[in-house]
Amino acid sequence: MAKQYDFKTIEKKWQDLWYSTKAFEPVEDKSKKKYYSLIEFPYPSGSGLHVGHIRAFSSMEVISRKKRLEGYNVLFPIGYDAFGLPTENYAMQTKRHPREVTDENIKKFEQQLKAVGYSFAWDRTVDTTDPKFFKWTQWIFVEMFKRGLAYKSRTLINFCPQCKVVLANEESQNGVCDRCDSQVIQKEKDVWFLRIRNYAERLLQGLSSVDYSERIRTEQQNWIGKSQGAEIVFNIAEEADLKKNYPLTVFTTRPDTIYGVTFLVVSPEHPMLDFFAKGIKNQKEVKAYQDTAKTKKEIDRIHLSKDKTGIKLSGLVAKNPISGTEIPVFIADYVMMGYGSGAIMAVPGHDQRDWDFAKAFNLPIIEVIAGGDIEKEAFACKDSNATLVNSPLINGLNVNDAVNKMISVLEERGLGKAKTDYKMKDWAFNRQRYWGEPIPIVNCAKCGQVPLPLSELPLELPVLKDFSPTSDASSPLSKCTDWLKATCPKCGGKATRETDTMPQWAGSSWYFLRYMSPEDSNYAVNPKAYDYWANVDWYNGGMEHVTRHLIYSRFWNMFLYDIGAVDDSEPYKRRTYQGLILGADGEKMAKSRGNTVNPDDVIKAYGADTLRVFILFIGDYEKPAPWSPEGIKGSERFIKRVWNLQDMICDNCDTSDLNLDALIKKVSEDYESVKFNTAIAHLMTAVNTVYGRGKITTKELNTILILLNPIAPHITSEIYESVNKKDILNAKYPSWDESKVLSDTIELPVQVLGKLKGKVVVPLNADEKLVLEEIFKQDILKGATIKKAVYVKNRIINLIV
RNA sequence: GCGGUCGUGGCGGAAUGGCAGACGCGCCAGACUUAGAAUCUGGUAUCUUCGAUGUGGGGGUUCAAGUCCCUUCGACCGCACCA
Repeated sequence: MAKQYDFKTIEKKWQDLWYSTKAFEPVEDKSKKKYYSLIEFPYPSGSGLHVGHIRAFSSMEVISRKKRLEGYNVLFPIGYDAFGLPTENYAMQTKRHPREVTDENIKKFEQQLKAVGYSFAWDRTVDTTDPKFFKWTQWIFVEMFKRGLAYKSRTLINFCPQCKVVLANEESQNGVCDRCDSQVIQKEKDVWFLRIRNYAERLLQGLSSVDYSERIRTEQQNWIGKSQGAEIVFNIAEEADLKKNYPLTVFTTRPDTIYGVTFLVVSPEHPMLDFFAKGIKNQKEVKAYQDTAKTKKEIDRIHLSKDKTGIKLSGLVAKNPISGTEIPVFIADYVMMGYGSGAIMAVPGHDQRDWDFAKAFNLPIIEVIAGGDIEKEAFACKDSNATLVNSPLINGLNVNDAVNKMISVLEERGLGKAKTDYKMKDWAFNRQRYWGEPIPIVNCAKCGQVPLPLSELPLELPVLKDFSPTSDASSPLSKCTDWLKATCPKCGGKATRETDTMPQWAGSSWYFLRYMSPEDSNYAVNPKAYDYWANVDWYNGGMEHVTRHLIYSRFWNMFLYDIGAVDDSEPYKRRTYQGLILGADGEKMAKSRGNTVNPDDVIKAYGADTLRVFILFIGDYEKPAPWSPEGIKGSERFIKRVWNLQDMICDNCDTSDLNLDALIKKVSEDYESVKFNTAIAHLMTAVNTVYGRGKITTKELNTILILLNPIAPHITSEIYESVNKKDILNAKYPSWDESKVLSDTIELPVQVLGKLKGKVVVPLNADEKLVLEEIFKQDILKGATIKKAVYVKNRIINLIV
């Protein structure tokens, strides 16, 4: 009789053994197949791990342990994305250094993660705030700079006048400061950008060569936002002096509607306004409008109102390049400088925004596509079969043909060309904060912006007593006058350092490469190590990172590919995601709601194995699921039942009620397709079956233990050891015989006119004749005659009578 | 507005177009207990039985629809005056 199930002792025993013997530290070995499974490394916050992390990490944990049992050499690394605002803010409040706080948090995370029994490669732990790591983050930035992919540009940043602090976008939702709720204002500043737009097409094309969940793929596509259309040049001139003219380029996806253009609109920030500074008669009005637009920006533009505002530029006149009609020019804030060319040709008949504007300003509306009622609303016809009207060159053509014809006309006459644009903006690569990687550039009076050579990297953060943000929206690093002074690497003259730091997304854009050779001091990623480990076979993470981190890291990897640092342009072969764990009340877990669940408490009460089973059993892995304090009891009972199996061993018992081949197949396929809840359900059914008979063979027991081991490693290790006197880590993952998955006899459902009327027992693969004989024997038809029978072998038979 | 996901018992959720509700929670009954906890066994969609009805509503395709198509209502997520 085995002892009482004592999870505390058992879990401690195995964790101590695993971590002291370095059981999960992989070594490059060309004779073994490798497998690289990756989780999104956590941000080591002061509040520690929460159950959401457990769900996020457990999928790859299961896959990693399974792959090891299958004989793979598995790299399943862990690290910390440790630069960031919460740590910095907490450090400021408590008057400590972020370094100290970070180290403390990391320690806590490590201890918590080990208490769950995760099989991470601890020796390879990376920390983005470690100079040995960010040396290479800085190096990548420098390489990008050298190739013109990093540039400085004047832009608007979010600034809270109350806190006197520059805010990240995520801190200023809806134009309100996260901390003090006051209105955020926009300040102009020169900051760094990365030219991710240069990679837009490749980021889009690359999606077809990787295995990402459909939802991830479409979200990335939308984020990149490719749209095809044309650039058309409209000539604008001063009424008073027609020779003073400006070729205004507009971007449109609908060049076919050009005859419907009744006015032009440019963004309030458009450079043509400076060009015509003198020619615009109502300059004062225009200036005032520009000023309001600036303050309005984030706040009002978010709530897109139907009330269009704008100003007609008097003194200017434009011409439709195709029809020759004269049309007025407006500025309006519904046109964004950041997309297309910052100017549009307005077609009020067929674009609702233009229609609204035309109505507000009493402008003509021309129908050029038949079929709508443009008196009531714009007819935004997307049906490519609709017909063009009132358009001399393209009358009668359908939309598709009209688009093509118009583009060729424009190209012939040199008035425009086909053009593809992307919604994705360049990546604002800057923070005016202390706790981030310093940007490794110096400004030299003679040479301009000069990057630091590798020999001067890492450029470490100065030790600052006061690293609070400055009130003038510049980085706290600018207060450190000693640190600012530098010598220009090019000419040896005096220079000053850049003071902005990198955003939080920097380190996470390439950390997965560093795991391959975390200690290497000559390479960001050692080519030999890369050769063996690349690429990431399976990456799991949150949906919230799909449009930022996942795009950014693909971009960095593509860049590293371009400079020959890595051999593949796509870093992740497969990507899946997990749903959120909600509070028991069905709301998002938040300290302020008091509905958070700490994994430590769960482990104390139920043990790590029960927690691991429950977090994967709780529901569809991809969907959000509320934590259930009652539900975990089911997982606890299951684990206890597994424990009791070791007292039921009997090697000569009847096992016909449990098909091991079917069990292995179902569980294994479910693991591989992220269906952990049903995998556990199959194992529960199997355990219930043997429990019912009170007997289990050693083979059955070992199979169940190995299948369950990736999910509940401690208890399965313990039982396996006591039964087999061996460590389950050296066991072989079972395979199944496809021919034995279906049993010899089938209980076949019999339908009459699509309704279930009975069942017959027939041998596997029985033919229709045999099935019908069996049906007559049982008199399921009650004398009716069969007109037609639809028989699906081993599935069902449906009789039409 | 655009794009996406999804509506199934009291609850979490299962169902390659082929027996709807696997598995679990909860609940009910019984067993073991002085009693409770734990454990074990059985039951648990709806309707008054017979056998009929059931996967948000309406229509369609099919021998067969939770699953496919159209339409409608609702929820959630992402993006958003994106030209």
